[in-house]
Amino acid sequence: MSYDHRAIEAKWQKRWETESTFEVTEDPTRPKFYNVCMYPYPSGALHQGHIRNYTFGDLLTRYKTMRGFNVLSPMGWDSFGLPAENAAIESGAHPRINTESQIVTMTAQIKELGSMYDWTRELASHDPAFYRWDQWLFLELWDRGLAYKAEAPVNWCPKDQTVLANEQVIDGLCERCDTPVIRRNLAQWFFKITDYSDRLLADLEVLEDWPERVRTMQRNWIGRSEGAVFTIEIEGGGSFDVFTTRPDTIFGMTFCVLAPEHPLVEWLIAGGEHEAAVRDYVAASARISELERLAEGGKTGVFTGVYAINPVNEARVPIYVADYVLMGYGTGAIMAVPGQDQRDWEFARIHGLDIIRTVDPPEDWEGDAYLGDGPTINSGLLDGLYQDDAKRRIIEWLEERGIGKAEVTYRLRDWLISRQRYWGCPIPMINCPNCGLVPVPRDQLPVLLPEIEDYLPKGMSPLAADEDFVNTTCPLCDGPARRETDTMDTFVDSSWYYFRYADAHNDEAIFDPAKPAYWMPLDQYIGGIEHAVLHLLYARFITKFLYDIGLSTVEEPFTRLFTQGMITLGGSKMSKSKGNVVDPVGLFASHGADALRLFHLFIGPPPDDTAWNPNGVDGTRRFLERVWRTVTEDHIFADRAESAEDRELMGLAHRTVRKVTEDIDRFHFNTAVPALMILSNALADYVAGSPRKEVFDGVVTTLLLLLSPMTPHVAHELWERLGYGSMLATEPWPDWDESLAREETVTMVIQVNGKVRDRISVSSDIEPGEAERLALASEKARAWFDGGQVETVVARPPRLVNIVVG
RNA sequence: GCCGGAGUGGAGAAAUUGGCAAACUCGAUGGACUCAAAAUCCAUUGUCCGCAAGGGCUUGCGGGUUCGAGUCCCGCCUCCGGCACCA
Repeated sequence: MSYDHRAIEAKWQKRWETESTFEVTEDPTRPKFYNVCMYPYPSGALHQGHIRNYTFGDLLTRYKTMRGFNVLSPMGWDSFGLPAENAAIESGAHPRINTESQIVTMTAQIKELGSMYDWTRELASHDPAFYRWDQWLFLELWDRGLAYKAEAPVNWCPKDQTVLANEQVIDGLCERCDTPVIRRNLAQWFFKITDYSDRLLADLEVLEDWPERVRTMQRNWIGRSEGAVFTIEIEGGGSFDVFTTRPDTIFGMTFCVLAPEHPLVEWLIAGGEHEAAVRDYVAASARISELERLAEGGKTGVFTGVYAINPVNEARVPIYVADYVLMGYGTGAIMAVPGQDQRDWEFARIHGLDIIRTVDPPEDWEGDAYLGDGPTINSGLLDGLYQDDAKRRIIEWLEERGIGKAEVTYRLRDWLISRQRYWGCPIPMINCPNCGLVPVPRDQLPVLLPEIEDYLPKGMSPLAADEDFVNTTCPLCDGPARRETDTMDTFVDSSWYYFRYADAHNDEAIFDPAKPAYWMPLDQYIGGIEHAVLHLLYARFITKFLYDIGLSTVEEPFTRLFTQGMITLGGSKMSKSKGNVVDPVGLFASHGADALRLFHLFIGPPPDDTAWNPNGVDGTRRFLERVWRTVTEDHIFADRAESAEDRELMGLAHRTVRKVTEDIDRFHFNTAVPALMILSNALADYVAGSPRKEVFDGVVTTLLLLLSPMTPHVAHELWERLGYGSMLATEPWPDWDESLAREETVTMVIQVNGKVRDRISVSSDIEPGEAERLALASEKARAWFDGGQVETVVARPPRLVNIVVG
């Protein structure tokens, strides 16, 4: 091999570090560019996904720096969370010891990649200096009623004896042990993200530089539905509210359904003849998993023995309890309209209930419930109206009588942030037998996570067993009290860490608002698609909250989001369990960081999944070898006047600058790399002929400038060897000259009836008339239209002329 | 079921606006150099017919618009991802 990648990579990494090339401060005189790769969980080893992520991020950091931006690119660690605890349970080592040694290992690996960060801003979420401000943020939310504790049905794994986050439930099974998850009512902590539903939805429209599919996923997740709520009276007294998106079908209500967890159920059945049966059903539905519920197929449910009165026509309809109605959505109760709702139709069929159509289906309609539009029937005042008018009319009717009103409902639930786990940020609250829930005073933060011996999950937080931690005094009455023992979801940490980078060492405040006022919002955020909803939605929510309390000047944190594709091998995502992992660290040793980086840029479109090619890094290394040889070998330069060949190579260099610049700006790295290969190959051909020194020098400097964000070590080393004293990383990005980028001659295609029949070389500024004349004069083309009548000639100089023959 | 995204050589892919389909890289085959190998370099490499010159066909399938369609329109098929009893 012609260059020693180990030596030059170590040399330049050290230079960038000792010269603080990528350390920045606020500088109002320059345009800023805030560039963040999602901070990693410190698993202990970089995988190809990290490499891809940081290669893209570093490319932008270096490119934008050369473009004159004040670029902030920080790095940190998402170092709390279940994986650390699981690893600790397996290895016996304390999560903190494990985590911190893995941070050391991964930091070294990231530096080996040559990816440059402002390490002075490094943070780690398990550091008390960081999570102290998680606790502070929690208290800010508490003060405004946006953090609360409530009993709620949660995902419970009976084997692991712990609650699971939604994202830890895969197809109804626990992600760790594949046990079907059941729902249990437990007192849990929530952040009231639902107060922000409308803003989170509306502002998606502003995020034009986000991938459309992420915006769509968030839209679906928030799940806005327009409809109405109205009150239904119970025969014999009492009432309940229902939400519907189809108030126009109210005359078709033939029964009502309450969710099994609905608070009214107990009261309704008390002392009645169906009491035992309903109670059994409610108990059974709490016991079985979501998976079993759906697997049962038919819709189950029981009659309560009680009737409700349809407010529009006084019809007496039975009230059922059924688990196809969910307590967590709408009001937990529905009017059932089997004629226009397929789920209600199925339930009505199984339980022998009436079906009344209130929308006239088309004549050829053969299905069950008819969900489409049509004239309303069997509906008194609504008869003949189509859906939109009928909705409007009935909502007016309900409002006039004070029975109901138009209502918007969201699918989004409040964010459950408490975890019965050890390795997380303690929730800063105290339970006092006299005063109730009392926040820990801010001057007593942080509530430190104690170092304990036994952190195995037992159904309650391991912290609960630590008497020294639990027992405290009430800040209000000084009486004995007990601390909250739950810890926070790690998504709390990641919802604001990018603010902290702006003022990472502040121990007086979460941050000085003036600093993020300069840096925020992120100009670029790069990470995996798996965070499309959770992290990115929580971060948007917390940013809006910080805006509301005056700490943020922006309502949206991430101006431009990029989600990278996965690397696959053998048709599936690289993972240890599939045994198809290609360790990137080994490639640092064998091929070098530059060759690996270049391969990740080259392999395919950055947003798409792409297959790993075992020989691919050989290819990018070979390319760098050729560049190295072309630049470093001695050439015999000719002393002669400028020729067309010189102009052609210089023109190609200008076109390459244009192409690479445009491609980087639109994230098409996979097409920028071939442009550099073409330029480099042309340069190699050029020096094999009769090169002029000025042309060679000009093209080589252009090539190295363009390569420097992609393969920084090789580019810097060659730059230095050519005798340039400056630091390449801070050289200005090259410009191109449109007039020099023009090709002098181009190949013009001559078609006859759309088929290519000849190609001729013409001047690139050829006139349409001249192009047409040359085309008609072409011998080869003539052979195809001689004897026919030329109807039209379509001239698109200088690329193409199409002769249309009858 | 609903909502996204995608289907182009042996593989990864390219083709900013409708204008030479397959750039670039990998792999494969043949050759040069070498005692030999590695490395490097050169050539060929969508497919069919043909000795060749040359020609036909070709971007998942079927239609359409257009002088001209991988690209636009209509209908379908397949794959991937997300959501899924959300009233």
